[in-house]
Amino acid sequence: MVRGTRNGPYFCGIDAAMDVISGKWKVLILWELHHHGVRRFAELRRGLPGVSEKMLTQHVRELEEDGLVRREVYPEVPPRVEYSLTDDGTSLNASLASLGLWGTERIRRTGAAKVTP
Amino acid sequence: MVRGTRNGPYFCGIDAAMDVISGKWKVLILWELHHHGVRRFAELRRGLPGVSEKMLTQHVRELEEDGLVRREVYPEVPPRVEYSLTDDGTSLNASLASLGLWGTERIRRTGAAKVTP
DNA sequence: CCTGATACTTACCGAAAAGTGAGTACCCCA
DNA sequence: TGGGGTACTCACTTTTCGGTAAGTATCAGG
Repeated sequence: MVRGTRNGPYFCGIDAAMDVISGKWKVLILWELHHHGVRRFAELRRGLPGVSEKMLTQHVRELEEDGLVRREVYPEVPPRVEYSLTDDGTSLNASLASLGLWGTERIRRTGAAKVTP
Repeated sequence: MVRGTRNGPYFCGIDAAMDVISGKWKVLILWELHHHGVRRFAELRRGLPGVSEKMLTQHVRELEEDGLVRREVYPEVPPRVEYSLTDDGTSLNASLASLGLWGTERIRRTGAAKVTP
């Protein structure tokens, strides 16, 4: 059985939410946009140490397809593209907040290290 | 760069939480245990249509390693193994609740189908 | 006595996800 | 005139994930 499920069918709400945020960098992209409001491609890249350009474009495009991220292209030279959260993205992020708190607590308890920026 | 990160380093709390729940069936296992309290291996299996025995053991063991699931083996024949949530698992599940609501709302909005049980 | 249930393990395979490195077209600054 | 920044795409390789099928030991029921 294959359920490489972008857009259902789902077992439940969590399943659907996980579908949309699964990808190594997606929640981090959401987080970054939440904290900065608007970010350009290269800013996002610098904010996520280790991400490749390929993965960043790919993930950001999927988030756009899923209606969580807004992508605005300015026809300038050199090119300028700005990313920000849509209302859906914002509410997703809010729903991720408690998960974030749980994770922070866990890092504290287990003494796991943080990535050095 | 490789960050196939089970147990850090993490960028932030969400990163840490995602680490622990990434795996095709993990949140579903948590969900199932949350709703039934205690489940045996075969019950869990029947509750997750499509999961293979291999993946179920693997995921359940990782959840145990991560301290989210309790595994009790009764030295009987035929074997009996009971799974339940630990306190950590319970609080994780609580933190997943708002994400679940968001997902349910999304299913409603997008008209995505549910898996037929 | 054969089947099915119990809870797994092991080996193998294909698919999907992620990483690498190059190329693109134009501009600004030294 | 050469280097760096802008936002990518494309081809290719590697790594990881998940699925399939078989095997294991024991017992209960028909």
